[in-house]
Amino acid sequence: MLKVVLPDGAVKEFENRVRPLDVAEGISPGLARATVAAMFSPGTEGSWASITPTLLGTEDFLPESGEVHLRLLTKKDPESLDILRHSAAHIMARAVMRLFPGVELAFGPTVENGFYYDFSMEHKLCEEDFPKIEEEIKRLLKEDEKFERIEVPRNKAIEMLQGMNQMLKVEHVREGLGEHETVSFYRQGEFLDLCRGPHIPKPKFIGAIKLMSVAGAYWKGDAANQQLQRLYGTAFFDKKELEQYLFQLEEAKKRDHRVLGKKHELFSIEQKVGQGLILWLPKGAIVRKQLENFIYGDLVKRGYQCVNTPVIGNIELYKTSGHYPYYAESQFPPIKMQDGDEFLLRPMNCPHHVMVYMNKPRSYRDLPLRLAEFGCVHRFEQSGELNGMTRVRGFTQDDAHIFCTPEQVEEEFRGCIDMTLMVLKTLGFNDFQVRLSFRDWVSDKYVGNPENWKKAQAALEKVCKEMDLPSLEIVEGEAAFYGPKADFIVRDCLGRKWQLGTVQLDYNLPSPERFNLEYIGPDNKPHSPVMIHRAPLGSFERFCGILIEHFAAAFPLWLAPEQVRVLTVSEKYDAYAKKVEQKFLDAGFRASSDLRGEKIGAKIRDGRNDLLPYLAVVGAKEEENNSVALRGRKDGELGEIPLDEVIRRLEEEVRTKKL
RNA sequence: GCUGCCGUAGCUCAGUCGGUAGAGCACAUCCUUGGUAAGGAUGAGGUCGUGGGUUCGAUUCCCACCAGCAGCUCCA
Repeated sequence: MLKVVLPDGAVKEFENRVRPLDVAEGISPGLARATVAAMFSPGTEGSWASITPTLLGTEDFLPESGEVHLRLLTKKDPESLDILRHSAAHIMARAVMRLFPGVELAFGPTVENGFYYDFSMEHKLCEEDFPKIEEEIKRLLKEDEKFERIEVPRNKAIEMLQGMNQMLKVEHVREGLGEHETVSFYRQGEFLDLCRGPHIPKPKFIGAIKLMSVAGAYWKGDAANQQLQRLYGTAFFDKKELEQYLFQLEEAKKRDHRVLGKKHELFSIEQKVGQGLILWLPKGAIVRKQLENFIYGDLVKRGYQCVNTPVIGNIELYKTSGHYPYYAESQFPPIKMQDGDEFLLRPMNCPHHVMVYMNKPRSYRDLPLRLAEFGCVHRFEQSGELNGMTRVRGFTQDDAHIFCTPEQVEEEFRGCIDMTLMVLKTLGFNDFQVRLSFRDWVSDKYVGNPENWKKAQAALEKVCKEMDLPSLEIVEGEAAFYGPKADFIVRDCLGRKWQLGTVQLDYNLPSPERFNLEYIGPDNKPHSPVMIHRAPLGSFERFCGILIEHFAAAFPLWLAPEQVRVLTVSEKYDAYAKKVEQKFLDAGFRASSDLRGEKIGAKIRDGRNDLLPYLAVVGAKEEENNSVALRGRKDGELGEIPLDEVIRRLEEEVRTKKL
């Protein structure tokens, strides 16, 4: 008697011998043949382990007794694709081992859009090796040898790995799998690797494997360990899917803010100025200015007070805050004066704002005190970390620090989250992710009393859940040493995650060990305030970088560097064009006119390439009617419209920040 | 910082098996006065990332450095 657990959880029993195909067709006729039906048993070691907890081919017979869990290996199922890719990783590793002697295997898992395998080997892999490796992969796919699972006791596994000279894996079994009695291997032909599985039954299900890139990676992710060679690849059920993926990748690269920033003259980075230092070109500066105005307007409504503080400070300030010398490596070195004083280019604004708080005695009646500043900071990031506008060495945070009583924390936190959400929503970011970073209770790196931490984390979690944040994730052990935080994370055109907005609670800086902040409570006694660091955008640099990719540089009207351009049909209408341009300027728009001796077609082409939200064509008709022939970036020709009406329409579009 | 790749005009790129370089776009001047995605002509523009080495001669070969890209590590 065989018990089969179907993908939906239902259980079927079979007396006679069946194949996955028979079972699959029973639950979803036709599907099985079109895709692939297969079996494996997740997490049912023991009874199932004695059989073969691996995927079975459609034509294999299932065991006659016991319990099996059925799953369909289908194109649409992300887990299926994962299994496929993990098998592809084995095949790639096998190809590499065939081509280069003395390869030691490390790990070879799947990643978001593919897989990788880490190797320790003499030969330095480079892209020139790819064709050779891919050829070998093709051969292996053709040979179509079965994946087999082998389970052995731990000691035996170590012996086997030593025999194969796979010392990294020996170390892993010894140190990483100490609690396992038995470990599993997967064999495919001569290739045998320690692996948890599962794998596809046979390589024939893989339609396409492509090597993507090679890079260095540290053994077990620790920079203190030896560096391995990591070969990235991807695999799909069929070739078409691969081609589509590669096409999408190419399309995505066209949105890259470094490409568009150059093309549309938004920003530049000059070697002569320095790595990671952004020059905002006139057009980029306009986008930034609009964001500043937008944020500033909201700050006022939310009861913030703006301050201005210098970009350097006496090193004593940072010794008190604890930032120096603890973070000396990621700071620009101190500036030493002749009289012995030392100054630090500030890596964050908080100490300065703390000093503003300390400017005079504070009462509970002053709280919450919300101090805001677009504060310019500098951090000496490792050269390999720098990335266009998204990782830089000098940047301006849309920063603020809220000083409040412990009772006010929840409400203030809610306000910060609300502001960040408003900003993201206004700009059309819908697929961001919110990460709540909490402490773990084992580590001793955290400051502040555990009671406060517990209360703070509970408050944060409560607010986030009440506000129904999208893809809320709670990560323990990711908190800053001084308090828990909530980060807003958005992906760039290549799918990399970037932290934008952040809200962080801080029990450290106000503490007696640091600045010893106080306010006089209603009980006429001093109390310690809580500090909240928050920046809805994060920094203007990173945010604009992501924003450029988000809009592919085609900014909505309110942000567009150039909002409307007047195009003349011929030189005869230059005077009228200038008049129209002036009308737009008077109405507060960023307008210009194209009076070149080009044909109207060419001017329109240029205007479109420059991503102008609106083009206003003028000729005889328009001059006579005091109108323009309007053309929208999205809608194309909008026909002849009276000038006043156009201005009204655009004003409305700016006012509502229409996307 | 680490591994690999890479660096030619403002931009995108070609090229030189070692004899100091070329296209398109952009730019300038002139002709054209054109109604919704490129009218034409002429011209200007480069110490071929920087510094060494090999060589009669290096943009080309070698080394180092600097910068950029992908990944790793890091991000208070």
